[in-house]
Amino acid sequence: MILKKKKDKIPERTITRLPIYYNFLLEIQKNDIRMISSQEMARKVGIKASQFRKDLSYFGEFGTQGLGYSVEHLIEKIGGILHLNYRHNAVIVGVGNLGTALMNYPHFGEWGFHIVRAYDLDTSKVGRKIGYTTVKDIRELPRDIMIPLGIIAVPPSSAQEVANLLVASGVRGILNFTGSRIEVPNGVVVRSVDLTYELAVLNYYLSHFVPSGDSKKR
Amino acid sequence: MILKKKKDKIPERTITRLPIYYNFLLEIQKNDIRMISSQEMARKVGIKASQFRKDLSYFGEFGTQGLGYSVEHLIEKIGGILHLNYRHNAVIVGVGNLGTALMNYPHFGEWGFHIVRAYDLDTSKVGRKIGYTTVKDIRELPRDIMIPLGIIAVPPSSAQEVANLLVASGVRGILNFTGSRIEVPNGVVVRSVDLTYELAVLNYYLSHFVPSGDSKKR
DNA sequence: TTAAATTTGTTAAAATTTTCACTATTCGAG
DNA sequence: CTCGAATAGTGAAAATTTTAACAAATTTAA
Ligand SMILES: NC(=O)c1ccc[n+]([C@@H]2O[C@H](COP(=O)([O-])OP(=O)(O)OC[C@H]3O[C@@H](n4cnc5c(N)ncnc54)[C@H](O)[C@@H]3O)[C@@H](O)[C@H]2O)c1
Ligand SMILES: NC(=O)c1ccc[n+]([C@@H]2O[C@H](COP(=O)([O-])OP(=O)(O)OC[C@H]3O[C@@H](n4cnc5c(N)ncnc54)[C@H](O)[C@@H]3O)[C@@H](O)[C@H]2O)c1
Repeated sequence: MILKKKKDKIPERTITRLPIYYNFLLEIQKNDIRMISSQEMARKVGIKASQFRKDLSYFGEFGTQGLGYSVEHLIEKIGGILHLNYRHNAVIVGVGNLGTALMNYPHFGEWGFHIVRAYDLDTSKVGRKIGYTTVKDIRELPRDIMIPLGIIAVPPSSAQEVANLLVASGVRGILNFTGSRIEVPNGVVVRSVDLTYELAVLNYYLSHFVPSGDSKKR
Repeated sequence: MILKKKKDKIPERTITRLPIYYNFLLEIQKNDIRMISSQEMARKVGIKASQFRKDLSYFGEFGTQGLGYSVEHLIEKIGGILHLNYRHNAVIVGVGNLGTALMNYPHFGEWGFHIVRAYDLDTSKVGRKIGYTTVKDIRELPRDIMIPLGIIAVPPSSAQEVANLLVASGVRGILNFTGSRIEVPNGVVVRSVDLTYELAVLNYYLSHFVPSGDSKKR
């Protein structure tokens, strides 16, 4: 072998599929399934087998020809790629409907994520214990430090302001639920989720329904 | 002109950007901005101007050369494309952390979405009024009918079972929060959102941070 | 009225992502 | 040990999506 393939750019879509694979593998592992082929994997998660293999190929060779993939081994490898074998602390800002739901969700820890701080502007919420953490006043955020992940669950009008605070306090990755775009300095990663948008997209496909062909699944 | 462009296939990514445009337009309309150019639009939502124009071009011509787009007109047009000018009723199944957050969210109505039913297995939750609706027993779902949108917010292990129920009751589009893939008959549209996956993807980019180049925004 | 400045809609090129098709490897049966 | 079946990894083709570039339209300034 001449040279191991160097880190070519990996498609973003590949990255977004990794958690899907990971989750599915965890699930079948619970059912004591030890091996799985790309064929079966693909069928179960609703993609093409070649896509699954191609996705993995960006990171190395994890299977055995003729046999398939060891579920345990693959979980370890994909987990490693996603760095799920480390603990990742997160701050949440905005302990409203959504923020509370996130704080109460008990399964983030299984993926290595831990909400260790929560802040709100509303003093009536300060001091409340939700999930594992007690809500603090937003004004204390600048003093607290060095948590890599931030979750923004405040009203859209405060999104940018909160993002600035988080970045200033050292947050390096932000999950933004507000639907508003936030500007961040170079080097800070933002991902946005908006549940209203998802409904709207769903609704589009519903309204423009074409009876023939496959429906979108997952 | 020989023939008006017929309904070519529209990129899915285009559809997912439409709600972003729509939301931003609503926002600037509140600030009494009447016109906007693709340049400015693009800068504000973090895309290229040519992409914005291309996206719109799939649906018609909505701007005025030399001037830009009328905010009001564009809102109406994009709203029309997404069918937001109609009322869309939705059912939610699983009134836990997330389901409750969704039911309490007061702004879905502004986009034409209305959660008109909510079901849970847990009888201690049945009868509770959350947001505008009262939680009903899941066993009543088969009797209730003809709501086009369904939201699944039950544990992953029940996802498929609930999907089957929803489809049987006439639901045509499903927003699935469980992270489990669900199989649906042809003609039913599914969109999935998993907050854990989003964190995992964010975390990937954080861990594989490349200091040079743009960061991902929005 | 004319010229300069904007800005759209669109065509074509570039970039990205998915799918195909084939080779090589491995297992297990005979 | 040899053969056949199953299946991974991969290079190339195909499909999709983004970006660039420019002609046509419109406004504004002179
Ligand atoms: N809940 C949903 O189903 C849903 C759906 C779509 C979008 N969203 C979006 O998600 C975000 C959160 O939604 P929600 O329903 O939890 O809202 P919410 O109003 O229930 O909660 C917002 C919380 O943020 C706090 N807050 C406001 N400004 C703050 C600031 N500057 N610093 C710290 N805390 C501040 C408020 O006190 C409140 O507790 C919003 O942007 C909303 O538009 C929510
Ligand atoms: N809350 C979060 O932050 C979060 C994060 C990631 C993923 N999720 C996923 O979203 C989904 C909902 O999460 P949650 O935190 O609201 O869960 P939850 O446990 O708080 O609520 C689930 C609700 O569904 C009900 N239920 C269970 N089986 C049912 C059935 N067959 N029919 C009707 N109702 C049934 C339960 O009684 C409960 O009220 C889960 O699949 C979860 O994995 C949630």
